[in-house]
Amino acid sequence: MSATIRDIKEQTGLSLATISKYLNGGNVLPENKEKIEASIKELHYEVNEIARGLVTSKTRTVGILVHNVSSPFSGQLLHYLSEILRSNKYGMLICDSNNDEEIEEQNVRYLLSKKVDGIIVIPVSEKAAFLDGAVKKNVPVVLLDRALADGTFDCVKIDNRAAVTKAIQVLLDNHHEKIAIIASKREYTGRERYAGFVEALEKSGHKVRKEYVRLGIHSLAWGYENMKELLELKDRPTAVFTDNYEITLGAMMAINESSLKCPDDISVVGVDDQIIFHLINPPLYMVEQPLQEMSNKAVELLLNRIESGSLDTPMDISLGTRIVEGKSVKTL
Amino acid sequence: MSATIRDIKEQTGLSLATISKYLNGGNVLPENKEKIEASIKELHYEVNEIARGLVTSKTRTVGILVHNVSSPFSGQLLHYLSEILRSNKYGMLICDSNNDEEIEEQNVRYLLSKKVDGIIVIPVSEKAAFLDGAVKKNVPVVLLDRALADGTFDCVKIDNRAAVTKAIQVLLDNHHEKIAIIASKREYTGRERYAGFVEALEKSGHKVRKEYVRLGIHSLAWGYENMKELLELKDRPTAVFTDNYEITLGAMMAINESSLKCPDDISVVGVDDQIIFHLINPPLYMVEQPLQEMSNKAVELLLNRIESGSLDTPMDISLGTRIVEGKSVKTL
DNA sequence: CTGTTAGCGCTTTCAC
DNA sequence: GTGAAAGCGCTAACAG
Repeated sequence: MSATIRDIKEQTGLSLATISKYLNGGNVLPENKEKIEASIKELHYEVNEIARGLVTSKTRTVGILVHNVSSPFSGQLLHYLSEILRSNKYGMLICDSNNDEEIEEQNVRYLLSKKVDGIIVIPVSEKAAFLDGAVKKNVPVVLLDRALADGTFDCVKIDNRAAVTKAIQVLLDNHHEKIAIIASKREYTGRERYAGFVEALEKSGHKVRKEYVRLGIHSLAWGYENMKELLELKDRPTAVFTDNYEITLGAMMAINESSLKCPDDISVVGVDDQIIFHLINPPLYMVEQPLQEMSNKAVELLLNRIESGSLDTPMDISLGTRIVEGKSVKTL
Repeated sequence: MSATIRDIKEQTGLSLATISKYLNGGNVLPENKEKIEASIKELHYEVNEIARGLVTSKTRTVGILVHNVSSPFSGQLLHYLSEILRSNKYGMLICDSNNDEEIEEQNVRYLLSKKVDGIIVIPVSEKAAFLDGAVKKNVPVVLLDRALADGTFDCVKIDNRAAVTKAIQVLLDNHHEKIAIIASKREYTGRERYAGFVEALEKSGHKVRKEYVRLGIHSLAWGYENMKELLELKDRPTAVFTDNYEITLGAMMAINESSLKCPDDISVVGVDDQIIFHLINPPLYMVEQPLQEMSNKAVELLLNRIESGSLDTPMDISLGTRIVEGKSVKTL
């Protein structure tokens, strides 16, 4: 079994309190410090964080709830989150909600039973109800990427409307008028981006054509099927805005399988830049999200609440985006 | 604060032992059962897993150590691992080693201090030294995807040599003789796949040409640069085998940027199938790894050791692969 | 089946 | 600066 603080007590003859104090960075006589250090080395002692957690009711562990760990979007966020948390000496307990609201709710309960100090969540549910337990237990929550319809939590996301506006502007600048959208109607980002789409078009005096609007879910299949249908329309759009990574991927598959070419026959611009979109032919115009900044900000907000117990009004932070040029837009 | 078992004791008048017994699935009088359940509901009681962990020295948490969370390969494994662990009522504490051996070693210490019941690791290091702590503390370890040079642990991976043989066979069947390889020389999989490459060529009476062998690291950049160089060779290979996802991606970028075409000028076949490779033009011939099976098997082995305390000789399991057809190989 | 009791390994008063 | 003692919330004997 592992050595405990008691074994060190035996070896050094010091009291538990002194050793504990040393372990927590308190002042101890240099002489004792040496004794303790020697003993720790000899016994390969390592603090039992479980025991510590029980008494301090702090676990230095943050729960991360993602809609789906295998999406590249969350993979990258997780990577940055891990980095910044680690540098703050926090670990992360990750739960994959698998895009399922029930699992998400279970996961929250699980995290709470594990006494995480706080939770960062890319939510699946649109309502805050699944977080009730956390609220009740005063476990701070930060929403990432997506806001909720109700509830008051810190939230870090991008300015989705502005992001879409940028994308649409590229199309408008290239004289496109017949612009379609393939997006999700379920997630916050999907809805917000659709709203931005409508806004951008209407502000510039264009109208949104019903047959060009394809709102469904964030999936490859949805992107694929709807691009396919759009391409078969008698009055085909000249450009398509795709709302996220999976949809864009599916949409490009559909184009590649058809006899049409991008950008000659159809232009494409989307949100969620990934290296892959510069590999495919043509490289895509995409709006890039500042994933690292988002992660850093989310952790900053969370640790602020955890460590200073801040009860300030939640912050809603919308970060800017930038557009990455590609060759997927034709000038008409 | 959260309700404790003691609050339930007050409300129900029962003893701690009875309540604890109920919580752990023991038999209690129906009458008492009802009382407890009512009380739990009323108080929103939830077991404090930290306290439970302290006494049982089981946390029902598995540590997952990945070389890099943001790679699609680990993202998918994580997804499957999460699923199967959840169904066994285990959670996962994930650490991203960021391809850094030092971080990896720190991570092991961290996981041990969190008293995880076991560890599943896609190792960065090639030697087992970083796992010494786990061995000493009898925390079971299962290696995933990559074996180590020393140490004895359960290990779940694919039959890398067979996988490469399949890939090379496709090339040979199509009469390729000038076959290059871009791979990693660091990771186990890289080395093993290179060995498979040599074996496959030599067995079929071909020789391995030095200038066609590009061993470096598993990165997009390595794939990109080396494909570029291969394409510029006076005596260009007719086909290239790429060892994993990132390298394949980089290699395809290089081809796309060049004036050459795949498969007309250069054929490509690799390992690590991802949906993306069917999107690009041409769709790629790739060897697919059974990620879900790998995950299930790894968890099965780990839980077996955790729950039955098995000390059997470690198993080394190599799963089979299958090749997914594409259009990236030209018949000469 | 139920209750009493003694810890799990640590931190934290509070004297000294 | 150090030590003795209490206790975090729970489980696990052991009696009854």
